[in-house]
Amino acid sequence: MDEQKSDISALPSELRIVLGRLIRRLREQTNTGDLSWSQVTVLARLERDGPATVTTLAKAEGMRPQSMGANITVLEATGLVCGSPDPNDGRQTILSITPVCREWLLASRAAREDWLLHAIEAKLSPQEQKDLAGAIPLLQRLADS
Amino acid sequence: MDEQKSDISALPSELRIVLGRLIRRLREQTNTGDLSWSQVTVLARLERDGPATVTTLAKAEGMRPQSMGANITVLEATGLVCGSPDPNDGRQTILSITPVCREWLLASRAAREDWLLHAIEAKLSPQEQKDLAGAIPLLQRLADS
DNA sequence: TATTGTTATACTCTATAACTATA
DNA sequence: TATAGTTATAGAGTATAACAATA
Repeated sequence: MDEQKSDISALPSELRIVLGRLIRRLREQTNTGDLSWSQVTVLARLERDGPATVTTLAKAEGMRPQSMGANITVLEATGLVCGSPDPNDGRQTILSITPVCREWLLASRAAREDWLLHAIEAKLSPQEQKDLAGAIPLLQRLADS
Repeated sequence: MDEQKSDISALPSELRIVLGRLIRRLREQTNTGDLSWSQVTVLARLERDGPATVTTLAKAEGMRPQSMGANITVLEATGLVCGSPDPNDGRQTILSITPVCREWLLASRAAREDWLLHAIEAKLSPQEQKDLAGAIPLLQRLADS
């Protein structure tokens, strides 16, 4: 087996199709709360990588600073993110997640409220979970290219 | 190595982040033409699975028939998709890609105009391409759950 | 002058609801 | 009555452009 040398021509189509489905599914599932999928993603990044500015976040997510700014505004209004001025550069605002947010993230994970986490556990074997984790860097490289 | 038993808690965040980036990248790259990403995806599916109705396509993509209908309208106007009435059921319209479209798909692939195809070839080793292909069914199962 | 961030506006994609036509 | 498809409207997400404040 494994004699297929390059189905590569089919790969983009398959990937596009499954990404589309997955995206709609994620949007559908995340929107039940008061936060959008993008906003949840920003929180995850802030938790993982620590405080950052709007521009830095926008670059990291591959979107325009204005778009990121809109998301941040919502998160600040909800009290999940707070910004403090950079003492060295008055133009910049350092954004970080609030203790309330950190607590909320932990609690919702413990309660298995995260649809995606739940799906990964329920539908994928431990080995498949590992395979999926291994594919993430590949997707990252595609997104960066 | 491989002693990590369950980074699963980090997996959803990582996946969300990379999907977000990849989606924006894809949208950015596909929009240069006259077709949107969703529309390209529908063409790929019609090419792969053959003719289908709006409702079938909508279910397959995980979106509402109305949303799919809007996409189909554009594709019909562009002459890439044509619909013929089902002889057995006058309510249904069987959609299929036109010869022009099939030619166009082949030509653009031959010309390596597909950004995603190009990225996969340029940024991933043959083994990594295989790994990515192996991860697609896993993503499909997540999207279906 | 260059950069951070904001505001205003428009476009794309999808969803909900109401309607027509066929089974 | 149920199903296939259309039309109209609304909402979320992001992009572009123009602006204010700071470096």
